[in-house]
Amino acid sequence: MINKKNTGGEWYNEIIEAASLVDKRYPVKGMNVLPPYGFKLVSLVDGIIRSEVNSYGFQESMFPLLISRDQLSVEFEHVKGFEGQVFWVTKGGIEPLEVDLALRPTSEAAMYPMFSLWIRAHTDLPLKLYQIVTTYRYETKHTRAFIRDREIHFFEAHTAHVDLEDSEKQMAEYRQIMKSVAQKLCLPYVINRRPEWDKFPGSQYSLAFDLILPSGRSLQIGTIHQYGENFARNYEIQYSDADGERKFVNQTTYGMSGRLVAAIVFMHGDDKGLILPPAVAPIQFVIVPIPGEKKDLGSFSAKVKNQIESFGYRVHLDDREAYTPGFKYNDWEMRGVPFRVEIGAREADGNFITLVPRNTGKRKKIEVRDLQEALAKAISVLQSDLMSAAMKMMSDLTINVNDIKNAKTSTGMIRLMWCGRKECADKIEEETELSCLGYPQDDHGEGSCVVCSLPAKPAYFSRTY
RNA sequence: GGGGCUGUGGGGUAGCUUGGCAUCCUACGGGCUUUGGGAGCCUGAGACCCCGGUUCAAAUCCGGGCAGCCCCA
Repeated sequence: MINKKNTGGEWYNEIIEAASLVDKRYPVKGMNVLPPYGFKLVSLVDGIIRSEVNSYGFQESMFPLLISRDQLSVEFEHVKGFEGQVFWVTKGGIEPLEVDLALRPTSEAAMYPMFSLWIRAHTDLPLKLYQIVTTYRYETKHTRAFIRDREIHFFEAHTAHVDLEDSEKQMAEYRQIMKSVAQKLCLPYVINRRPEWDKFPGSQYSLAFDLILPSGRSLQIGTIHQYGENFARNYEIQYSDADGERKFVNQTTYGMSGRLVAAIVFMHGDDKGLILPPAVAPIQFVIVPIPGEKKDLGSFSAKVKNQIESFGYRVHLDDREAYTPGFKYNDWEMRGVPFRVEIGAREADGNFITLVPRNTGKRKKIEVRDLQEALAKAISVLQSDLMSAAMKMMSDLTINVNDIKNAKTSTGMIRLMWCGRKECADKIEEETELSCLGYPQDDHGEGSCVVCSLPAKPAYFSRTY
């Protein structure tokens, strides 16, 4: 296994395949296979997202993959923003199609013609829908599993509101949802308002949830967008208000992708492999029997397994006979299973188990009668350990800089004063080789621009994925 | 957008310069034996990315394609 610290990118490429999260040997660029273990992880992440948005009144739906050229021919900056990376279906069998069909790069063009049919009056609002689907982008840059795919596992929420005020409330609600989701994944983040030139095509403004990885690069794990009436005017989504007047709806969206998985891998992993947060670990407890001398551990192992299962946890008994316990330890550590349960003659005789958390590796004796309480506690401790380690890493990698020259030699998320003008950001990007992430929303400092000395606010710059 | 590197059993590799029976490790199947931190012995199966060219002969040289990786903007 490659050392993580020195070779961040290489370590990532190896570990996601070694741990069976993904199989990159599929012969189409940017499209990967999710084997069962990786699929389970992705599904559990989806499950967390689902239960969060459902609790805020969102409804799941499903729109078609293909979008007709007509739907995409709307003269609109949104469409132009994607035209370079759309996959097209141009033939049916051997015959060319009369109207080419696009694989959705995102679903506005698929959904909004339907919104205009569904939304008639203010009583239909707010409309809060989401879907979890694959989207397709013809990436010309280098693809990277979970980070830049051509087939993207994508969560997208779309809302429509009576006015801007209500859609702004939605933006605040998104922030609450992100907070809960990230908490379960043990991921800290900052909220940056993307600069004008980097906002989502067609939006009024975009807020991004960025985290900073151990390698010092930032990774965007989610984005929310305020559309205002921009899309409603192009897709003619109108409603009658209480006075019978026709008005355009205001809209917002929220997007998250497989990048959440990449963030989990990068933030929590170590030289031994993955460390998965209990909330999304496909296996939360793995039982490794230690055979020793002619002692039958089968019934005790099964008893413990059933008990852990009865508490509602995902547990696996590794009774493969061809492998030694030591091999199994390493194997499951690499796959990121948060807890190992060792069961040998001593445990069976004494009616206890030995519990080993993946992050510390420290063995702990637990009496079977205390199991439920002890496991619940262990999970919550591991969860908060992961979160605080990640938060510490992020704060260590957030660096204040007063002079561009210092930004150049620092690794991490660079915080500096920026006036907001593109020419100054360009200058900073050029000299430091960093990208502008925008203004952090929860940072209200003031100062003068590091380039032009005009009044400025703190902004983040970093290398990005 | 520009430049570079690479493709050999499932994974990692040697061989390529100088064309001639394809190397080793690991994983995998069967058998015996072992098991508290990656066990051992025996045995079996498994590969030159694709298409074309040069040649008596191509993993090796040439052209194109596909795929992966890295750097710069």
